[in-house]
Amino acid sequence: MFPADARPSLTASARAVFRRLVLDGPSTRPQIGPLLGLSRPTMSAAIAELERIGYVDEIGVVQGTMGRRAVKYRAGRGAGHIIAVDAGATHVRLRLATLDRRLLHSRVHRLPTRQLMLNEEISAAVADEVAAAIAERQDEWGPLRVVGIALPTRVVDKGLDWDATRQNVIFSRFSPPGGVDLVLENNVNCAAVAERFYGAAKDWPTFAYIQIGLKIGMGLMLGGELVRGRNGAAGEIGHLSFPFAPGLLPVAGEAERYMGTEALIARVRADWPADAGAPPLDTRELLSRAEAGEPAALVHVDRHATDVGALIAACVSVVDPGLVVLGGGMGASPLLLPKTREVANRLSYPVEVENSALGSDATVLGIERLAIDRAMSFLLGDDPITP
Amino acid sequence: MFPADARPSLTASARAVFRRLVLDGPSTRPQIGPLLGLSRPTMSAAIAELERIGYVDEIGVVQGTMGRRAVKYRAGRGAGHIIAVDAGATHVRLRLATLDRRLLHSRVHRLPTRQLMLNEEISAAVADEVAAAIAERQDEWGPLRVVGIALPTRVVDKGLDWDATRQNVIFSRFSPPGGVDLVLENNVNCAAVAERFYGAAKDWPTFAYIQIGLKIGMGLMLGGELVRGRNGAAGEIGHLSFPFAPGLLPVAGEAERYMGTEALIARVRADWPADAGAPPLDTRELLSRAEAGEPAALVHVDRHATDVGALIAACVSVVDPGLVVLGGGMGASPLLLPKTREVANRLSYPVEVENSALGSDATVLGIERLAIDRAMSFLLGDDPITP
DNA sequence: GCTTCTATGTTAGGCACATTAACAAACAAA
DNA sequence: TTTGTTTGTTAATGTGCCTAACATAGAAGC
Repeated sequence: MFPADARPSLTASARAVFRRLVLDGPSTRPQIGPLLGLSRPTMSAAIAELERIGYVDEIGVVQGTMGRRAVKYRAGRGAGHIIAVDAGATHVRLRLATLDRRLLHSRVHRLPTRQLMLNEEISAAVADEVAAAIAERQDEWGPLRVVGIALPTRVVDKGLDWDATRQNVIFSRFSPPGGVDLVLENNVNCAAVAERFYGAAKDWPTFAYIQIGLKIGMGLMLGGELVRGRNGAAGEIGHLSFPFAPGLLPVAGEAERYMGTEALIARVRADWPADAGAPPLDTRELLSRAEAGEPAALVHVDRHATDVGALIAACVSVVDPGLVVLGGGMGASPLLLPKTREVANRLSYPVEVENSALGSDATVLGIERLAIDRAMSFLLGDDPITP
Repeated sequence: MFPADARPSLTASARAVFRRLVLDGPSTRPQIGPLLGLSRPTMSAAIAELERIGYVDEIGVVQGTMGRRAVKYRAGRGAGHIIAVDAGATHVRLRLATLDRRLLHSRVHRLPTRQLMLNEEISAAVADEVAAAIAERQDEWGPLRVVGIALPTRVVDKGLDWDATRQNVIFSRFSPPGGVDLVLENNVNCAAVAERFYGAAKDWPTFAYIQIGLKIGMGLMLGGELVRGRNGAAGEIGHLSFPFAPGLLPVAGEAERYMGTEALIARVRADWPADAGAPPLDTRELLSRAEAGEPAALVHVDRHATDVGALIAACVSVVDPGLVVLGGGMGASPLLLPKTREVANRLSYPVEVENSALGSDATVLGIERLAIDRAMSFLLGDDPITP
C-alpha cells in the first residue's frame, strides 16, 4: 500500500476513529463520534482521511427507528491482516484475521507426539502452517502486517540473556516472511492477554493468570499492561525455588517439578490405597474420578488444591492482583476452586479465584490480540519503525 | 490564590514548561525550549501565562560565554508548597518544601519509645509536627497544597478492606488541615520512590526495594509506576506464608516472623558458641562484630544473607525486576551483599543487588516526591478535583 | 401525496495553539 | 566602534478542532 518509511501522517481524531473501528468492529459515525467526543464535521474529516488511504471501507447502511440512515464502516482492506500462531507442545494453532478480528483462515495442527520443549519439530510445523496460510492469500485481505508467535519459552529482547532462553529455536526451521513485523511472546502471557480481553478477566485491568498443568507459569497484567520483567522472567513461578523453609536447602525450579502434573500423578500413584482399584493414569482420569465422587481421588485433588492455594498466596503477597484466573490441565478444573480459594485467602489478602473461560484457545487469541496491537501501532506510526 | 474549582486552564506547552521547572529546578527558556521541542515564541507565551497566575517567578539572569544573557525562572510563589511526613516507629520526620524541592523547614522528632505499630502516640507526634510546621508559615511560601504522610501500614482506597488495615489510626490525634489535599502511602513504597528518583535506582524504571529489618517489606516499581495492588498489599512479602514445603503446614505472615531482626537475634543468641564471648544484643552489634571479623558473627550474617537471597529469588521469579535495592536495618549492610547476590542469582534469574543509597531519609524523600506529584497534578488540573 | 419530525451529513466561519521568518535587544570579543 | 552570538518579540501562517446553520434522506402523520 505504501512503503514502511512513508506511512501517512494522520490527525489525532482519525487515529482515534481507526482505533475504535479496530477494537469495536464495524460502526457508524454517530456511534463513534459521541464515544470519542468528536463533532460531526470532525468525524467527516477523519473518515474521509482514513478512506482515502484505504484504512477504512464503507460496508453498508443501517436504519434506526427514524431519520436518515447511517453509513457503516469497518477497518479497510489497506489496513491489512495478521497471522497469529500458538506454537504449543501438542498442537500448533493458527489464526489469520483482519485487524478487527474477522477470521479469514484458521488451522489446528496436531503434532504427532508431545514435545517437551520448543524444538525443530515445532519450528517445522510453524513454518508449514504459516506458509500454507500465506498461500491462501486473497487480494481483499490487503497486506500481511504482522506475524505473532506464542512460544513456550521465556521471551527476551535481543542483547540481554537471549542465549539463555530457547526462543531462537523457533527460527531453526521457520523464517519470518520479509517485510513483515514479527511479534514473539510467551504463551502464558498470551493466555493472560486473552483472558483479559475476552475471558474471565474482562474489565479487570489488574489480575494474574496462573497455569497449572504439566508446567507452572503465570501471566501478570497490571493496570492493563503485561508485566514482562527485565529478563522476560516475570511470572516464571514454576522456577520458584522450593522448598522454602528453615534448615531446608532450596532448589531452583523445584516448584514446577513438585507442582507439575507429572510429579502429582507420581505422588497419586505412590499413595493410592490398595482397595481403591487401579490408580489413575493421568490428570484427566484423576479429575473425572474425583468428579464421580471417588474418595481416594478427591483426597488428592484436595491436596493439590491446597498446594495451588499456597502458590497463589505467594503471588498475592508479592503483587496483590485481586483476581487470579486458573488455567492449564489441572487449573481449568472447577473441582480445585473451593479449596484453592479458601487456602489462598487464608494465607494472604483478598483474591478472587476463577477458572479460565477460554480453555485451549486462550493462547492463540492472546497472540492474535498482541499482533493486532502491533499492526495498529505500526499503521498509526506511534512506534519505532524497526525495533 | 484561587478556589479549587476554578483552577486556570493552561495550554499544553505551559503545563509542560511548569512540569520541567518543578522537576529540574530553576531554568532558563533556552534550556527548557529545546528540551521540550518548543519554539521561542511558544516559550514566551507559556512563561507569560505561568507568570501571570503566579506559577512561575523570575529569579535572575545567567550569562553564557557569549551573547545576550537569559532570564532564569523557577516554580513561583503561587505554586505553593507541600509538607511530607514519615510517621515511623522510632522517629517522625518532616520536610516542608516548595514543589521544586527547596527545603523551607524540616524536623526529626524522636519518639520516646519504639512503637510496634501505627498508634495514637505516632498520630499525636504527627499532629504536633504538622501544626508546628504550619505555624512557621511565611508569605513567600505561597499556599500549602498537599500534606503527604508515609505510614507503616498497608494503604488502601476507602471502600475496599479499609478496616482491615490500621491506616485510619493516623487520624486518631491528627486532623489534616482543611482545603489541603492529603496523600497517604506505605512507607516502604515511599522508600522505593526515593531510591528511584534520588538513590540506587536512578535510571531504573523497573526495580524492587526490599526492606530487611524489624519488618520485611517490598516496594515495587514497574515501568516507573509504583505497584500497589488491589488491596494495597503488593510487596507485603513479610506476609508470605512460610514454610512452603511438601508436608509442612504454611502459616500466614510467618516469613516476617522468621526473617525479621527479632527472630534473627533470638536464633543468634540461642546458637552462640560458649567460647565466643557474650552474644550480640542487637543487629547493629551483630553487624559490627561481623565486620571486625568475629567468626561466630560472620556465620550468622552469612546464614541470614542466604535467607535474604532466597527471599529475593522468590520475588524475582514472580516479577523479575532486574534490580533489587536492599534497605532496612539489616538490608542496608554491605556485609550481606556477596552471599545474597550469589544465592539470589543461583536460585532465579539475573538480578543486580545493591544497598540503599539514602538510608533513613529514604521514606521522607519518597513521600515528598509523591506529595509534589500530587500538587503538580492538582495545579495542572489533570486529576479528579476531590477523590 | 403532502407535510412534519428526526437523524445524518456538509458547509462556513472562527478560535486555540502551535509554527516559521524576520526583526530587535543585549551581551562578549575583536 | 564594530562584529558575531544569543535571547527575546512581532507578524504572518497553518492545523485541527469547534459551533452554527444548512442540506439530505428517511419514517410517521394527516
